[in-house]
Amino acid sequence: MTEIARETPTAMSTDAATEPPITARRAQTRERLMAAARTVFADRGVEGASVEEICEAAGFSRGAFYSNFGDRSELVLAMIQQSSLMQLAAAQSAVATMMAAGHKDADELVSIALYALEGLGVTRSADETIGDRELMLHAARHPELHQTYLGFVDTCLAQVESLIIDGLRHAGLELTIGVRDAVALLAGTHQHLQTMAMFDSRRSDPSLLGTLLGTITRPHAGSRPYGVG
Amino acid sequence: MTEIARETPTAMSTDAATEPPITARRAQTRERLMAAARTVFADRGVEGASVEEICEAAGFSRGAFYSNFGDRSELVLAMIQQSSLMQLAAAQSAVATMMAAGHKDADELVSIALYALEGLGVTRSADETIGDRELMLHAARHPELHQTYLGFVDTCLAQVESLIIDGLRHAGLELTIGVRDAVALLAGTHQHLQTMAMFDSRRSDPSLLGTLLGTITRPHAGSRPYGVG
DNA sequence: TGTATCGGATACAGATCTGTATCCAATACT
DNA sequence: AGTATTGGATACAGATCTGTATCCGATACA
Repeated sequence: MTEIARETPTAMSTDAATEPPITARRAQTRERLMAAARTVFADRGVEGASVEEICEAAGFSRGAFYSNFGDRSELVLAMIQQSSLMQLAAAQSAVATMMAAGHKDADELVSIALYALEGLGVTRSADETIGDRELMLHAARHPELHQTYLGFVDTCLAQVESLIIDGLRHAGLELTIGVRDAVALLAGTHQHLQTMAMFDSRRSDPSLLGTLLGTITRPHAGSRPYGVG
Repeated sequence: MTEIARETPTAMSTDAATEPPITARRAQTRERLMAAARTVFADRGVEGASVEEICEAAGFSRGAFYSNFGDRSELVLAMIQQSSLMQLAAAQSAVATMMAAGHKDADELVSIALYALEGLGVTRSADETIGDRELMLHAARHPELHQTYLGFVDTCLAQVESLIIDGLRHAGLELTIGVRDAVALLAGTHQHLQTMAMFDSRRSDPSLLGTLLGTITRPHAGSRPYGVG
């Protein structure tokens, strides 16, 4: 009796579901679910958030969720991959803007660094920072996600690196340490600032990035430093 | 029928349970439960770990758990408070050892910094780091824990600060930036190194701390630097 | 305009999980 | 030795949560 109904609807989609045809509407639903998940994860933690909560926040039913993602871990994976693309795009547009404007002084350098660092799992508001870190920690707990997450990190670090190089040249400065080390120090410093900000925004002073940049740079020999060249 | 049994056992303990008398045995049980929780949290996340799992890992039943903690959040609170004490003790003993041995060169400085930084939610193995960060993030998600966690952080930062001050004097060096900034940079750098280590230990090079120290210190004017004074 | 397909909603079964209410054994006190 | 008390184990009821199987409305194609 029940077998009669099992004719085509799911059977067909199962055939195609190996590589689901993501139409525009489907993509939009996925988008909304992922956006809602970020919020809910920040509130409840990745493992503490129920699929129900995520769907409710997105204005969908669980049916919609399971029609778009196999399970929670598939959602998380998609979110990490999405992060990589999003942050990359954000960083690139930020650079483009700053480069085009031809900023050159130290304060702008800090801004550049800040923009560049946005991608490193540490972003704007405290809630977003928490959400990002939930994702990071979830990835850390699951070895199968290590490579994917490192790919994301590398994307961001490379972005920071090229930003620093270009930014310093524009500012007429050069590094006194290796660029890789510089990137790591900037990333760590930003991470620490964001950590503090999660608990008390007043305890996070971005000028620390300026202090750091001051200690690891010097006027570029022969180029056009502030008033020397 | 069932009411007959409800005579005294819990009734008495309820009276006293307002301020439970923590005997030695009780303390040991709490200890084991907290230790087990650290492991389980690292695996499953604070919200993802069931009380059952924690108890099983500790070799107890859920009855033992609820006899010692009101609920999961009470356990987490106790763990954070415990962290503060543990890390403080660890750092102090580390300092005592190093100071007593009279270490003075740059490499030892790095070691000092490392020891001092152990407390900042970023510790030895990758699993412990993950567990510590789970705790941190849980605290970040719960405003009622913010002050408690900041107390822990301040304890650690103050510890690092005095270690740095003493360590540098012993090494005949002085800071080129404020000590608070120096502490923040060291903390952030360590945090970044531990982040990398969570995903791939080969990508975490502690010598970065030495590089950082090198850029923010110089031989102490007039004191006894390496070969100058 | 009619039909096929797709996207999301609903219903349901099984599996956990939490917190409480009892219960029993070992320790401590006398 | 005998009793009081404490610490931990067991049993249970209610509440979720997950994943699947089915169903329905809307869009697209003809």
